[in-house]
Amino acid sequence: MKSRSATSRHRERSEATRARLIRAAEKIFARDGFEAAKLEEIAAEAGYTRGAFYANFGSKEDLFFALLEGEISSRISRVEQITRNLRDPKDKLRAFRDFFLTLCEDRRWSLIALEFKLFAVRHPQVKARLAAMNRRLVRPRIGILRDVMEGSGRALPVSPTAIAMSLSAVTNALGLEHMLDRSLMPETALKQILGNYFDGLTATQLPAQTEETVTRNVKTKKVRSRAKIPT
Amino acid sequence: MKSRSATSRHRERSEATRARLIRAAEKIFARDGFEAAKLEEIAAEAGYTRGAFYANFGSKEDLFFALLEGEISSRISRVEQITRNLRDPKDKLRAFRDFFLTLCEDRRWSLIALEFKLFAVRHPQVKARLAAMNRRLVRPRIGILRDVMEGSGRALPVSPTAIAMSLSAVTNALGLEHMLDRSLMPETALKQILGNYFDGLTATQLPAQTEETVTRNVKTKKVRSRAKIPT
Amino acid sequence: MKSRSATSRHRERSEATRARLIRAAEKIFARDGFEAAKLEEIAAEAGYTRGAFYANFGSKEDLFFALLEGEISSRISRVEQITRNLRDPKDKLRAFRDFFLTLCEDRRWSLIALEFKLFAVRHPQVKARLAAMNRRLVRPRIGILRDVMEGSGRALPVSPTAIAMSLSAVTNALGLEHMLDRSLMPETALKQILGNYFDGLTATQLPAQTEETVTRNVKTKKVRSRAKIPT
Amino acid sequence: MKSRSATSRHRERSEATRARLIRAAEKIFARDGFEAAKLEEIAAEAGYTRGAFYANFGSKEDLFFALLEGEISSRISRVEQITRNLRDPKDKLRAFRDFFLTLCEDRRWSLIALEFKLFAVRHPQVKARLAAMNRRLVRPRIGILRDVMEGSGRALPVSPTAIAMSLSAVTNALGLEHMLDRSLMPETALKQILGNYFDGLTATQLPAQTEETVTRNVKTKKVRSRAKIPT
DNA sequence: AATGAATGAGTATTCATTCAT
DNA sequence: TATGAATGAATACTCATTCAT
Repeated sequence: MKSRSATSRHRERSEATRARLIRAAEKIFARDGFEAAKLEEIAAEAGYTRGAFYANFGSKEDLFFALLEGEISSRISRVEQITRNLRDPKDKLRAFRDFFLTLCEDRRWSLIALEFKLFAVRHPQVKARLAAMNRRLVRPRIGILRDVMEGSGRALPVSPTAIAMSLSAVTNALGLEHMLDRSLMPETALKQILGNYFDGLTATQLPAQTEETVTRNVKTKKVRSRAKIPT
Repeated sequence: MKSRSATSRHRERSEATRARLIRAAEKIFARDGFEAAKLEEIAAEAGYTRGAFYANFGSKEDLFFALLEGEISSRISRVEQITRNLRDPKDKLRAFRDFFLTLCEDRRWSLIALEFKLFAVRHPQVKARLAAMNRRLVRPRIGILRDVMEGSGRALPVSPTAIAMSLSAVTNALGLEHMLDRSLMPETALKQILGNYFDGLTATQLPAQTEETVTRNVKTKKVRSRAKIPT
Repeated sequence: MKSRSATSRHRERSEATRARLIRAAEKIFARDGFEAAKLEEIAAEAGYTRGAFYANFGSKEDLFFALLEGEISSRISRVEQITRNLRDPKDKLRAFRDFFLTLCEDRRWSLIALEFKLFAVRHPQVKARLAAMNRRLVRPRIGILRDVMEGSGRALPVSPTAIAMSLSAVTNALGLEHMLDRSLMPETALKQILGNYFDGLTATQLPAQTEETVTRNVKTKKVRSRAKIPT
Repeated sequence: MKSRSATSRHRERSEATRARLIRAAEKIFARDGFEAAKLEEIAAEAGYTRGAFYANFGSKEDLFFALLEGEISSRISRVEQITRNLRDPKDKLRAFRDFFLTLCEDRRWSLIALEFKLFAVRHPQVKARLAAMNRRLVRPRIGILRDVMEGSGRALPVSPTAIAMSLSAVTNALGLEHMLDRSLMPETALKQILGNYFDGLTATQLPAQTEETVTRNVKTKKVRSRAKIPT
């Protein structure tokens, strides 16, 4: 009779709990790192006990994924939303640039993203899942870059995919430096560099080096090169 | 009874053990991460047991620092060595560029550096020590950049310090992406991007955005900005 | 509003649920053992969730007792039913023998009985309840044995009570061996041994050893004897 | 120099610790059962902490096996030792009977054996290992039975293997009954029954039932037979 | 200097049980 | 009556670290 409503109320409650746990995880993972984060603390931060956690997630790793997937989805849709109503590729690019320079303020996310990536490099299964997520994340960004380039008749120095990936990567890396030493990497420098980086990639004033050139240069002075780590 | 040579042989032996442990640590830390790395495995990799480790290092953290300090010192001296005999700042810059593009092949180091930095963000004491190390690391690089810029009469878009820091940071970040997904970030793209990045910063063809511009742009479209994580 | 029939329907429903849960418990307890059996799995096996369980039973132990009591009652009444219409004690004995050799095929029950007994040895309260159940179980069997013996003028080698108890005990023990290694204890051997055991006890061709004899024999060669376990 | 002595002292110490842990395990497993036994309590009982346990055993199951293997080996060698110097098969049988009636006093062992067997039925891997152990245990006993029978020209009612297995099984089962209710199964009854059982099997006065007979009897009155539990 | 036995704090995970619905 | 979200006690196992040798 009221079974459906009871069920849906159950579900709602569950959703809310899940969401709170994810939000708590975001904070604790950023603060302590994945390995050092304690489930109990996450649960407590969310206002629950351990049990509630395990009613909603299978493991710490599971929670980590849920956190990532939520954030990535949110970022994808935010990019789409921001650029949807713009016709001119240049406007899209500018909008994306602005968005990007805002995102980079999210130190917490930089930490979590790096944390997760380091975790992923070491766990093949996780790596595969992350790869899939990254492809999703990167797609709309590639779209923007392609449109702009087509319009301009110029070529990007490297594949749009790599560029799109590098944007997040560089953001996170610089964010980390800033957190480590604000005098070596002040907020303003961070933004300048990021902005420059963005513009450098998309304006492409630089004649792209051919791969050959790169290789030759590199070989000029040989430095001990380590064995690749097992990935 | 114990001659000086016996003592020095002791010391040598110790040094050798230390070195082997550090080399083992490099491998294991890169493979498993700091938290997940087990002392016993490191010792075993070096051909010893736990005891040897504690005879040479005070703690896991201690070993991590020793590893870092060794590597950083080595990098500093390698840069100095390479550029020492060059008079023309442009030559210095080129030599440094080559060196830098070789260094970036060291995936293992990228992992360790990121690992350590993430660890440092979360441990104030460690952060302070790392900051000191970074200042040392950065100094000769700043020197090169300064010389080049002075000679050219142009200005770097941002402080040489931040630029020098960002070089390692970006290298590590892109290296990580490459390890995560070689199809999204192939080796050649990585080098192209790094090369471009290097040239972009030092050639400075781009009129540096003023901070004002940056800020204005950013504020244009307001996106949810998270609270700074507690660092 | 609620008619008596509504109420009784409620009760029926309850009874049905209880019965299903007990049947499920029988399966799961046999499969996993008491400690390892999960209430959730039992409930699921019965087609319910945890809540249904707690609406019908107070605890896991409670369910275990209900299962036992049901089975024991059933066995008691089955023995009574089978022997009720037989006048001649020899017929009764034969009927009981047949029944017994059929019962011994119930591996599941052997497991549950042993499981419960091991649980009971360690829990005084449970032990007491089990003792009471065993007395009930054993009574009709003793009756049969007494009748036969009286008619034959012979004496059982030991008390009928102990014999009756031993029948189940040996059955369960051999059943367990069979489950563990069918080549060491094949089905046929099991039945042979049980049949022999039954006949040996009731035919009593063997002159019963006096307790004295037993003791003397035992003492002949002293073997390390352990302290009695705390029961 | 003294490395060998250091090593051997290490080993001795280890052996002692292992032995103490096993002895403690015997007590705690008997008292609480395998599942309910706490590692910490076992370690404490042995005078150590958790860590010492894990330095010597891989898991609780591992310890359980070590305990069993030790005891079984000990029993095998004790049987061999007792019967070694006896020529006449009848003497051997008598010696074995005495030994067997002494062994049956070890309530602790009955509990542990049953506990382990129940565990084994449910864990295929364990079952296989136990089967191997049982074959070892049973071999010398079979030898004795064979010798006696050959000498007497009579045949055992069932395979010597099954008989040998059943001896332990029945012992443990009756021991359990005794622990559960000493008034239903007093010590004296236990020994009488066991003695009778032993004699009944080996004296073989009973004409062995053929398998056919068994089957026919059983089928006479059909009683609900449960599905075999999944083993 | 190096071994390896032992420590013991720390934690993810399980699951019987409760309770609001 | 039955659901299922949440509790929280309980515990096996890990691993950095200590210390006697």
